[in-house]
Amino acid sequence: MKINALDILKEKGLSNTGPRKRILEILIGDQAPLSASEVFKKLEFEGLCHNESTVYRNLQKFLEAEIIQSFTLNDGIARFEFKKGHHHHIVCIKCKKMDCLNLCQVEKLFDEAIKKHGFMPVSHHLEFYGLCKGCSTSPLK
Amino acid sequence: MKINALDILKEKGLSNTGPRKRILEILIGDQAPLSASEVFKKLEFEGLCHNESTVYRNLQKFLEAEIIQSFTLNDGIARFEFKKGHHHHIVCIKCKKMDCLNLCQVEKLFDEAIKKHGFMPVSHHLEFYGLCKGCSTSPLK
DNA sequence: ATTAATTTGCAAGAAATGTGCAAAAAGTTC
DNA sequence: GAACTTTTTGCACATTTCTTGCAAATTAAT
Repeated sequence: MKINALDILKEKGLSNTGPRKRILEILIGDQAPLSASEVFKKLEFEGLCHNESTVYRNLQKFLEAEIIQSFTLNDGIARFEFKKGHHHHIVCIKCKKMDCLNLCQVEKLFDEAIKKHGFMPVSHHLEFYGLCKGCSTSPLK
Repeated sequence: MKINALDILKEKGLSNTGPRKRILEILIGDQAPLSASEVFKKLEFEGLCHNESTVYRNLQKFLEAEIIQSFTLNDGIARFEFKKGHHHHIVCIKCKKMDCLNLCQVEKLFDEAIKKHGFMPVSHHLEFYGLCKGCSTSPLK
């Protein structure tokens, strides 16, 4: 059962427009989270969208519909990704590529410490910054 | 041995100016990380600084000198804090207050998974979002 | 096919952050 | 400590990311 953008739009009561459908397809298809401007560049290249605000507005809609999720990296730029199970990211500080880590025991690990603060966790957010295989083995600085 | 802003500036070869010294004192004194604009408001109130760019420039200098560290929350705004030992943060999604968690076994936890990706971790970054004691027990929505 | 609701494109507006430049302050030298 | 050099501040303005108002275009509903 492949994930289908049109089905999701219908299910969430969102109308099917060229830009909107393609934005969702891109997020469904991409393994790594994308920034709004990365999404826009793809659409623009395909001649499907002429405006960044269309992308921002659709990403906002998708967030509200809980189809996608977003988070902000330390560069201050938000990244968006299709909502898969809970996971974290590894970010290459050299080539900037991101990948997903599909496991998490973080909350469990910090449970006691958090309780000590009287804090009730709702969500959490973890990224690793470092070097990917390609970058760490590359002979070039 | 109390931490002294002047000593740190001298040690790092940074000249001692009114705004600079006070920015560092504020970061040394504050338990929670602050945004540039929060730092600026304090300085402005004290009549010690008339300009946000002075704050940004000093924070940048402190980062380069590795006196402080910064990270960006999911609101897209960078936070700055005096460099203490490695730790993580809990952020109240209601009152926005932050606190520190002074322990971390995260890298160890993900070690295998990271190795599987051929990824060499350099740093990582974790925040918990949720409700602080005050906010979770408050009867008011 | 016509009408009603939504979305797009464009322009303009925020907010956080960065920069060029002259005036002011700090550090240095004698 | 006066004169000189270097650095920093203040100000204005630039940049980037993201948001919003509004008319024209597109989609959905009848």
